[in-house]
Formats: sequence, structure tokens, C-alpha cells
Amino acid sequence: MSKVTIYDIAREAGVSTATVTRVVRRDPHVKEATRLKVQQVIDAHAYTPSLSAQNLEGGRTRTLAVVLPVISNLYFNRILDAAYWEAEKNGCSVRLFQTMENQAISPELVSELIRCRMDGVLFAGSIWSADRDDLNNALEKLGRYMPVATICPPDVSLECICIQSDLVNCSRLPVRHLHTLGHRRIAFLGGSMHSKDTSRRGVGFLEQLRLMDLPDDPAYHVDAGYDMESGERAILRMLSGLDSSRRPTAIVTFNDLVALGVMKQLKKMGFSLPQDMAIIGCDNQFFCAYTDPALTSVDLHPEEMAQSAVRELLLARESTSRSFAMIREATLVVRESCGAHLGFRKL
Amino acid sequence: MSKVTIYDIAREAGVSTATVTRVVRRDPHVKEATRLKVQQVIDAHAYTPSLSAQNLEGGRTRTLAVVLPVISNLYFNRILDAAYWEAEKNGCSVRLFQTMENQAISPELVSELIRCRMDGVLFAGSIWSADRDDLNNALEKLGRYMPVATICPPDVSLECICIQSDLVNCSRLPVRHLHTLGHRRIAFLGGSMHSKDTSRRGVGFLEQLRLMDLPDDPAYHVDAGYDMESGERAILRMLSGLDSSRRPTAIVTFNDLVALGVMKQLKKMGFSLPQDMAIIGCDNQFFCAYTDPALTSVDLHPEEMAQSAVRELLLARESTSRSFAMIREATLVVRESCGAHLGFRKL
DNA sequence: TTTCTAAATGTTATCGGTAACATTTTCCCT
DNA sequence: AGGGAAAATGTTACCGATAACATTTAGAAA
Repeated sequence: MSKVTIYDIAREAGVSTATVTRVVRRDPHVKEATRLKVQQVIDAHAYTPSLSAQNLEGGRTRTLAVVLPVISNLYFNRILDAAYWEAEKNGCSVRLFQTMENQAISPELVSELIRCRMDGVLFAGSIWSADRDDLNNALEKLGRYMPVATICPPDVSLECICIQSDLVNCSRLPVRHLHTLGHRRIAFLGGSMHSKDTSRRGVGFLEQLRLMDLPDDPAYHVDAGYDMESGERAILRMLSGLDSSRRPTAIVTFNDLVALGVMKQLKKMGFSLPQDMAIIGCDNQFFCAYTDPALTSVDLHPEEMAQSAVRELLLARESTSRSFAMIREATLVVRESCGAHLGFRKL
Repeated sequence: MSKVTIYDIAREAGVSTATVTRVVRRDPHVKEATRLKVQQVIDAHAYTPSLSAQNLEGGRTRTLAVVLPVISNLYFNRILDAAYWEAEKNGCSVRLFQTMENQAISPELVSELIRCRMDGVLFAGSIWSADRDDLNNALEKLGRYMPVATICPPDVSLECICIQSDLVNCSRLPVRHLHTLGHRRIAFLGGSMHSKDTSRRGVGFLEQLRLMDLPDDPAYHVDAGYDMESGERAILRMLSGLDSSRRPTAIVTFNDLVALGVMKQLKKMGFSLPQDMAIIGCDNQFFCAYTDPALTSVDLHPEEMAQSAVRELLLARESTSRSFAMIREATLVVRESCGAHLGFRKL
């Protein structure tokens, strides 16, 4: 692999490196003849100035880090994609870090982020399970080197740019919708009580039940996980433990994947959907319109949150402001899985 | 944002930068007392040597570029994910480039890749629609600076590491499966004839039909697109143009997304699946097991292709070998959408 | 105590660019 | 032709780290 440098180009073109830089950067103070000669050498070698060298000399990388558990999870996939394009729009690139599920923010990760001298870091999910002190400590350290943003539940309130997901409506909207349709026994499936962010979602759900005077039977809250298999297992476990009078008539799931599993298992057990059981997912993934019945779901608008986060990070490079918070309201996308389109109403 | 450098640490610890480097790199030739003193200063500042500086001095970036159309497409998502972890396993990171659909490999992209001085580039999809000469030209340029790998159809044969998808079986397996189940009128939906890679898939399908003495009615090959909406439109268009005697009894789709759309539209039209129409998708995406009926699909094993590509790229850094080719055989994952589980057989 | 070797630490050129500043060239005007 | 300003080009310090090489220090043997 040839390593062509600016010195090679300068020598071959018979000029100084300064002139090469001028040609590369389209500086107008170059005689046309010179520019042509230099450009020719540049083209012949397919030369472009090295980013590492530019970064070192310029003192910035024009790169943002995006830290998330896994990109194969569609929610995070959408965050990464949105962050990528928003950064791109501003002449920046993103660097991906996957922490795997349940991983807290490790000292090694902090080191690595500092090493990269990013222009900013965006944390999405996966760090809330960390011990609060460790977390603040890590953020403080990072904050000395670069602006930090998080896409987080609203009550976390860290010393950084905090783009908050709308946990309140995320619970309230499905419960209200189901209540309007006449449901009273509503269960929540998925997530994990061991993780703080998830339990928060479960807690919000229970609160909402109480607020609306609905039964908050402990059996209606099953700690399950985040994927389809979890959904299958969870609904099976829940239903097998309840006689028909205590059985919920509607299920709210942690996300659409869990909902997918629940729907499959229910069908296998002979339930007709949505008649025998209403279901609401979360994340409004692309496949929701294509399940049978089409899945009603809550959209947290991860793309917009990511965009805001990136925008604020880029602004923070200039300013001195420390923390910032905003919230993107969640919305409910009604499809068929609760029977609303049939004018279906539970009695 | 503070910019702590090795000079700051050296000054504060009262040693030279060489000693700081030694401490950071765990060089044993440092007195315990010194190491402690230096480490303390390092910790106090959360200092880590700058990657840009290290890259410049070391002459390598330990980073691979992954170029693909969009990560929101699950196929490419899986490629990126697999490449990420395989690189990680070898102490490298990846840098993502999204080219958007149908975009050829532009001169700007080539420049940008050279600028980044990556240790290698992996192209997945999206470059096959480019003019062959432009493409080879671009690959030649890139090849001067870094090893290049592609995940490509088998007959492309470029001067680079070529991980080939199994286009033959990708057509053959579904057609055979359907033939075994008694189907004779089989249609292909999706992709775009304007794009070279896709037409190749369609052509392979037609070839297979002929090989098996099945009717290759031109109406059985609809140029549609890559997503669910495309599938809905395509099946509607196809069926509305055919009377029942010419109607296909089975559909092979370009990918699972198109299949999702086809299934939805068919159900809407009152078809029972798989009784009235068999369907086979491609990519074996996570949701295939959760559609109703569960979707039979071809798996091209993108993860393994990405892994091989990354491994070969990393090997190529040392060696001088130019090109390399291997193929990962496609496999058919039989589920319910062709009725095989019911012992269902078309007459 | 002197001498010699090994251990510990320091000095400095280098990686590939950039830009401020210095110098040379060009060319217009008198 | 000579003077002077503008245009073109060159020189060089610096960005932050590393490693080869140089130097100092410590400790053991004589």
C-alpha cells in the first residue's frame, strides 16, 4: 500500500507543501499554471490529505460518538441512523460503540471515548442500569473533554444534554386508549425489573392503572425481557397462572418485539385477535402495519430525539452551557390490534 | 473543554513525556515510585493519549470502513453488526458510510475513504449499479491505499477480496421447494430491473424456471422495489392483469419486506395463506418466524460473509495478495408460508 | 572508594498536515 | 529603468504522541 504524503506531491510538482495545501483547499492565491500542475500530480496519485494529520493539527475530529447497546435492535438502529444523517448534514461523522445489553458504562469505554477526542458523545439506553455515582463520575470525566448528551427517561436529570423520552405518555396513552375501549383488566409484559429504566416504565404503567381506578393485580406485571421469545414465554406464564375471571383482556408490551411474540403465542393458544385480547406495543416499528392484526403502538420518536441530541451536541462545542433538557412527546398510533377500527368495545 | 496532553501530564508529574508514555504503555522499565506518581496525575486528569496523534505517528488507524446503502435495511444492518464485532475482536473499529439506495460509488466517497486512511474498506451492495469502468477505476484508486473487499454477486469478479453471495441457490432453492410441493406457476416479485445486481436475481429465477420446465410467463416477473409497499403494489398489479387460469400459485419475493407487503395485500383480497398462495421471502429476517403464516425464506448468511470479509481485509494488510474469492452457500429455511408443514401439495 | 554494568529517565526526530509569517516574483505606474 | 504594492510562493513552528538513541543514576563487585 503506497503512502503518498503532501511532501511527495510537493516534491513531484516542484512546489512547497504550503502551495499543495493551497491547491487542495482551493485557496484563490495560486497562479492558474501552478494550480494545474499541482492538481495533476494530486490526481495522478489519488492523493487526499490524511484525516489523522488534519485532526491532530486542527484539534478537533468532527466526529461524534454514538453509544448504544446493539444496533440490531430497531429502536437503536433508528437512533443511529438519524444521528448519522444529522451529523452528516453538519459536516460530521459518527463513530459507533455497542455496549451489549445490560452493560453499564465501563471505565474502559470512558477511556476509549476520551482517546478518540470526539466532538461529542451521545448515550442512548444501556447506561441507566449503572450505579448512579459511577455514572455521574463517568459523565463528569467525559464532560471535561467533550459535550455529552443522553437520550434518557425524564427523571434522570444528569449534568448533560438530556433528551428525554416521554415515559408518562408512553404508559398513559395505551392505558387510556384501552380504557376508552372498555378494558379494565390490563397487563404489562416485558422489560426487566432489574434494570432501572425498564422498571420505570413498568412503574409508570402501574401508576396509570391506579390513577384510572383500574385493578393493579401484581400478576398483571410480568418481568420478561426485550425480544419475541420473551413475549411468548411471558404471556404463557401469565395466562397459565390465572383463571379466566382474573385474566386480563388487554396487554401492553415493553416493545413491538415482545408484542410479536405475544401475538404468536396467543394465536397458537386459539385466541382470536383483537376480539379475545387487545394488544399495544411500543416503538411503532416498520412491521407494525404488517402484522395480523396490524399492531397499535406507541411512538417515542427516537429519530427526532437523536436529531435534537446531535444538534445540541454540535452547538455545545461553541457554547459553555453545561446542561440542557428537552422532551419529545410520545404518540399513540392506532391500528387494528385493539379492535378500535371495528368499533369494538369491551363490556 | 480542557485539552490535556502528554506534555501537561509530564510537566505536572515532573518527568519527561517518554516516561509518561512508558507508564501508559505499561513498560516495565519504570521505577515503581515514578509509575505511581505519574499514574496519579493521569488519573486526576482522566488522561488518555490522543488517537489522532497515535494514528499519525503509527501510520495506521486500525479502522475499517463499511460502505452500504442504508443501515435501516435489516440485511445491511446485520452486515454492519457482524463486521463491527469481527473488527472489534481484532482490536479494530469500523467506520460507517451510508450511500443511500441506488447510489453508485462516487469520486467524493473514494476521496473521503482515502482521506480516512482506513486499514481496509468493505463494500456491501449499492455499488453494482455503477458503470463497470468507473467502478474498477474507483477500486483501483482505493486499492493503492488500502485493501478492498466486496460482498457481491458471484459473476462480478473484481480485482479485490470478493465475498460472493450465493445467487444460484438463492433462486434454485425456492423454486425447487415449490416444485416439490407441486407448484408449477411461480412468480417473482420485487427488486428493480434497472439495477444490475437485482436483475441478476430475477434472471437467475427465470433460468431456474426454464431448467425445471416451468412456465416463464413474462407476467410472472414484476419489477417492484425493495420494501413492503412495493410488495403490496406489485402483487395487486400482477393479479389484476391475469385471469385465474394464468394466475401463479406461488410467489418468490426479492426479500422478506416485499413478502410482508404481499402477504398483507393477499389477505386483504381474501386469500387464505398458504392454501391459496405459497410465498417465499429472502434474508430470513428475525420477523419471519412471527408472521402469520410464518414465512419460509432464503438465508444468504450476511453475518458470515461480513465476518469473512473483515478477516480477509485484516489479513490483507500484511500480505501482498491482490484478489480473493469465496462463496457462502445460501440455505432455505422452511416455515409455514408454503404449506410444507401441513403436508400440503398443489395438484 | 573506584569502576563498571544495568536500570531509569531524558532528548529529539518523526508522523502529515496547516497557517502565520517571511520572502520572492510580477507587473503597473511614473 | 526604478520604485512599490500586490500577488505568488516558501519557511517553519506546531499539533500530540512514540521510539530510537543518549544520558544519568543506582547498585554491585573489586
